[in-house]
Amino acid sequence: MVSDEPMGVTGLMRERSGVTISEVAAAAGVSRQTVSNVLNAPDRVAPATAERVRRAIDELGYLPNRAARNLRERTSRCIGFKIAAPSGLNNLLDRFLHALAESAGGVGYHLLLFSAATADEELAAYAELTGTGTVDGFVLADIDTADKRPDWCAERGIPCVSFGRPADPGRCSWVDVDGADGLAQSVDHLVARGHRRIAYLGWPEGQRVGDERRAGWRAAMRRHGLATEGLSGAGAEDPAEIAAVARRMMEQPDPPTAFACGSDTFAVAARQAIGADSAGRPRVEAVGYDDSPSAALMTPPLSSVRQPLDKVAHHVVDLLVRQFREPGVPPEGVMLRPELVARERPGEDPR
Amino acid sequence: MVSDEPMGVTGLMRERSGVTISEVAAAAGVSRQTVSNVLNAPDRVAPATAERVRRAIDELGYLPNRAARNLRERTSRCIGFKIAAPSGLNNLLDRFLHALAESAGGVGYHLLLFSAATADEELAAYAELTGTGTVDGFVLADIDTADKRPDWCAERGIPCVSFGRPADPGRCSWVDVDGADGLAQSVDHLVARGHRRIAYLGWPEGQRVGDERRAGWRAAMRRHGLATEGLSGAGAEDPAEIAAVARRMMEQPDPPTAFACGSDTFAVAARQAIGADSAGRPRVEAVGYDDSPSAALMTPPLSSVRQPLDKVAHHVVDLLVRQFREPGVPPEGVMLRPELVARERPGEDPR
DNA sequence: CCATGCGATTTGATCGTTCAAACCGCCGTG
DNA sequence: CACGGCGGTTTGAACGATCAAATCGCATGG
Repeated sequence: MVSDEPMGVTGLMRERSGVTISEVAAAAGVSRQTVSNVLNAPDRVAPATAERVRRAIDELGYLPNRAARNLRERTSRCIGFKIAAPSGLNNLLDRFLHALAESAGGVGYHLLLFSAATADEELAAYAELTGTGTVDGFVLADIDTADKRPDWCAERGIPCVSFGRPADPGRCSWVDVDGADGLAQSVDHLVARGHRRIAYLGWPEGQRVGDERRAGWRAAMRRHGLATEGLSGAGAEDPAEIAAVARRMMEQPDPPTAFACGSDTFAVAARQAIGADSAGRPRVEAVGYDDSPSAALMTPPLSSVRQPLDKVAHHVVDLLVRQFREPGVPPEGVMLRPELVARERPGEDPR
Repeated sequence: MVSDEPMGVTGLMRERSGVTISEVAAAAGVSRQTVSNVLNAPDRVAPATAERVRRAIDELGYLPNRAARNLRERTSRCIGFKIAAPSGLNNLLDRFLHALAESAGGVGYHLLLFSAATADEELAAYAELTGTGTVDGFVLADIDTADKRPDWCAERGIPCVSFGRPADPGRCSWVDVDGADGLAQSVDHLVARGHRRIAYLGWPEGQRVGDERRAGWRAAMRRHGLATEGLSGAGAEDPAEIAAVARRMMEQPDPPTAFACGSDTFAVAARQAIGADSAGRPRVEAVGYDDSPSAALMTPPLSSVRQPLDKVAHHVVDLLVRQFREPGVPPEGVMLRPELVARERPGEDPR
């Protein structure tokens, strides 16, 4: 802030921060290629030379220029990810992004984030990012039944892996978390705590994710020899609706004593709709899904099914990198188990 | 040249997906440079020629190769961001990242995400990313008082903008949200609803963010001519502690009727600690901070101070790009106002 | 003794773009 | 008519790395 720059014609000075491979080579008294070999194919270089080169690299603080490498290798070492506008109670996106960045970094890749307002805009972005060589492939999230993206990528030979099964699991690699298993764990947990009348609360039928969780609940109930009639929540989109559904259920002759829910939002809504006894304890027990940060903070804390996002991310990156290495490998799918995080106090009475 | 071709295994076939500028030039019957000019300096090209070239570009689906451009221009058009492990109730990170990606995209940049386990590892990552030319600069978040990053970048001339004021605001550009203003709004809101005894609940003194919010509460109380003795919560780190603080306050002779809180987590904890009346309504009113997704879903919903993250992101990107364009511009700071999201039912009785 | 082979290193070409300078008509002016 | 100026366009040279092929030194074997 001392002086205003001379009005001379300095123009845009090119920053000369980068040390090039040739400078290292000169300093070590070898050729560019030898330096390159030290970094990329150490076995081709005599140990003594390699050591000398490494010293020069350290002294000069050489770091290979990414753009030059990318240009030559026709690769970007970047994975594209469209970040959606945040919605919902949970922080799955946070957790997933962090895990992805970590996994990607572990194998020498970075995550490139971009946004898109509409589905078409998103595809346009995919086209541009691959066309310009800005990314090598994509991670797809929030896959829904009629999602165009997996096919779109498959048709163009663009590497991609989706978190969540695509409509045609044979065309695009995917990693998913078994929602049926998650709800089975919820049911098992509630049964172990003495419940027999366990209802399911979730979205209306017709969407893969929700249907799977509902099916998981039903199968687990059957396995325990428990009845499900009148206990499969009609389905609702928002907390207000689900609250109404829960209240209606409680008016049955033999009402549920617990709710296995398709999401934390629903679990919270149900708890609040049914209310608490004089001691302030909820009149029904509920288990949520996705383990949102608020689940642990509630009173009493909410048990919830947690998705292993770090494992998901690991497999996603692995499957993607495999496609980078050998284009055209057949798609693969990986199904992972979620894990119930139980939060009830050990000796606490259910209900 | 008697080269016996290694028939058979071709090895890793380089994907020939990219159309080059020369191919476009050939198709349009001009030279490379003219095509380049059409894209980068249209005024240097005769209208008729430009049109012909544009047609060729469209027909061939030409997209300029990013690596080549980056190499030549010594730029990456990427902004680096270290994504931290998720923590806390709010989804600030989600919202911020989305806003950042959107703002960056608007000016031709992308967001490059990476992770780092420790502070040192983070600096090492910064060094590598700039040294290799992978990013042009950084956005810093979660700035704390003793943060080394702003100075570290400043010393090396690495462009960066921090969300949150750095220790020395003269060395590094920043964008921040006025927490004092936020708490003043909380107080104003509670006063308008009839409260006089309004307490502050927040972190222990000594951290900039928390101190600022506390100061904002105190100033606003004074402005309204209200007493603050015994109402400045001792400070706590977690919900359990804050609950204890809140309960102790309620045992005073003239207890608070409302809490202006430094975070949603504290507001929720305070509400629960104090409990509800027979109708299920909280005995005290509380206003939170950061407008976490769960705030709207609670019963009754929680009013909360919301940070204008889209504006923050916009300014962050703007300040950063300005540094890219002319290196060495003096640091600038931008302070933004948050906005209280009031959620009480209009005619509802306070307390 | 020369051909052969092999490990270690160097040289030349290339990736696709942009910058800087040269080039080429063409017009107006002295 | 020569010359300078000026849009419009082309040519040559980077940018910094890697790949492929050539080269060099040296040991080995017929």
